[in-house]
Amino acid sequence: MELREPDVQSGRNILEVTRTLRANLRKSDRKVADVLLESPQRILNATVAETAELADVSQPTVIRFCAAIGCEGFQDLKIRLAQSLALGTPATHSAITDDDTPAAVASKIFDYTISSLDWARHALDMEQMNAAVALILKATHLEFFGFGASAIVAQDLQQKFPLFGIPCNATMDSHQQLMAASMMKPGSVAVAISNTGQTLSIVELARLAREQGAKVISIAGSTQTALFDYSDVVINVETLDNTDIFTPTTSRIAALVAADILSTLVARQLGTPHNQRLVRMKRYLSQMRRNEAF
Amino acid sequence: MELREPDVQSGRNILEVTRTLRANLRKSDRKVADVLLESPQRILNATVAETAELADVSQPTVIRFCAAIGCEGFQDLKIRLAQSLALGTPATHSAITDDDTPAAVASKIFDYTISSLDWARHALDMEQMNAAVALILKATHLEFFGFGASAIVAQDLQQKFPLFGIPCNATMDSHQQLMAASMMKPGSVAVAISNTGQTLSIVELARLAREQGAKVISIAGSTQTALFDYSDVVINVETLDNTDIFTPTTSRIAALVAADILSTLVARQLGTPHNQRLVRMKRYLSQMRRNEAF
DNA sequence: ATCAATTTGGTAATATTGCTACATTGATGA
DNA sequence: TCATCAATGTAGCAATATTACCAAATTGAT
Repeated sequence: MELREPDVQSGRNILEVTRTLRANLRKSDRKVADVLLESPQRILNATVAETAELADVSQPTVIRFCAAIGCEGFQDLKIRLAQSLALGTPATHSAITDDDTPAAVASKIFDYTISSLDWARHALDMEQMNAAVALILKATHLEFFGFGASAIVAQDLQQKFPLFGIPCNATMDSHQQLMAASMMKPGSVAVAISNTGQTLSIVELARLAREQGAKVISIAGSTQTALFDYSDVVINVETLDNTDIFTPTTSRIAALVAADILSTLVARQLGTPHNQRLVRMKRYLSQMRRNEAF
Repeated sequence: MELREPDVQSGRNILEVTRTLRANLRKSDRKVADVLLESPQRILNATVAETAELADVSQPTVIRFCAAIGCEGFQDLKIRLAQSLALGTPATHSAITDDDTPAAVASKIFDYTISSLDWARHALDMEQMNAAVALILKATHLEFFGFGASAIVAQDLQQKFPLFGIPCNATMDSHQQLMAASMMKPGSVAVAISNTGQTLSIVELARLAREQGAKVISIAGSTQTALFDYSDVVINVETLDNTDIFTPTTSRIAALVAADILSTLVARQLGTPHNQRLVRMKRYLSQMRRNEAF
């Protein structure tokens, strides 16, 4: 699968790797590791000599450290470090503290969201995604289920899929959801969204839909969930979870991206005539935006 | 403002910068630029000599090229390039084509979303954000307005702010919105969300809210919008816009991140007692998830 | 406790790489 | 057509990274 190139996957995030290996490093190498973890940005603009001085070790030690954490040399380290930093300081480093300035908080939230998306990208299983597209293309009607943050994702999907001419629906009222699920039939497809995959009502809706002969696609944060048993396809949207109170809910954002991918793939399969309709629809919507009053 | 360090702001995304400047470059420099744009990954692992050979120019030309696009030297170029590549191939390079595999489509959508968030991060004006926090802290009641994709952002905010004990509301029905806006009064704060900032109904709601003496915070994709005239604070959530039909709507995702930042900053200001309540609330919600049936 | 054996870390030499000064060529305009 | 200036290459230099080698420290077995 193209998304899982070894070079991207293996040597991911020097800072994480360093943190992991730190304990088994030589004493002097550890000094270098500490400087790296402490002020990566500084190393990025430093030479071997400067780094050696910062860590209070000799220059060759710095080189040996590079080898120890699996880099080709100092240059290679810098390049990998640059890439790691671009994705934002990894989540473990970016806990929001009380004395962060508002700008720092903003920066950390962006970092966290971006790393989280990067994580989700690598965890995404394209086979399941393709299977979901296939199911949707054959569907006579779609139903989106989600609570809380996942309700937002359901609503987002509900805004997209009518554009493809596929009849669909998303209700937030749990009684109406229950009715909708029990009225499903072979040919219908239910999309159940739940980050935990444990939300009882959602599992119940999936079970019900399936009992009626409908297919179930679930979008969840893990494949090992209660929802799994009642799903034909599971789109896995893994995110970095963090128990910190201040941590934003990145799962909904990753799920929205998954929704983008799903809808884009469906749109492509529907081919050109449909896409032209889509263009017209987009144009119409933007006109409406300008003219519409009450 | 920490988020706008010149070195980060100015030389962002080498590939984009190179593409923009390409036309005004010296002939030989352009050769280097073309190699860079063509196979950036290759340059990343190359020396000056190798790059010179690839571009069929002399080594000093490569160095001069670095200076021409605003880099300190070749090393600096490589580091910036590494960062640019880590954020995914920039949007302009990642137009989704008909013969992309599904995996490639997924990859491009992730890339596009991540670059877009990175863009939004640098465009975010923290002074306005802080002003918004100040307004919200003094508010007696909040009202969130948004249509279409922005309705999702409104709903997201509506899920968060009650946790802070601030009475708030978000309706999607335009008549109820109209009523809500006209019932606002001094002390109320309206949050108007619109990517274009031109959506007539939203502008109208903002005007109305303000007429009643309420403060208006707008979340928009640009500061130069019709909404601006009726806003006390404008949170600018710029995204890379792209007219391609397949392009996902990243504006809503960026707006959600802005919402995360806003709510986190408010939570911090409210201080510890409130945060404890927040923890209790989170715990309660996750319990409900497990036990809740119909 | 003592002596190999092995690991670790520093010094100094070397190779590589990036950069600058200067010369040459090509282009532009009076 | 010549003078002037910009553009590009050649050659040498400076910096930077890397390797070879040796000394010190650590470990383990007798």
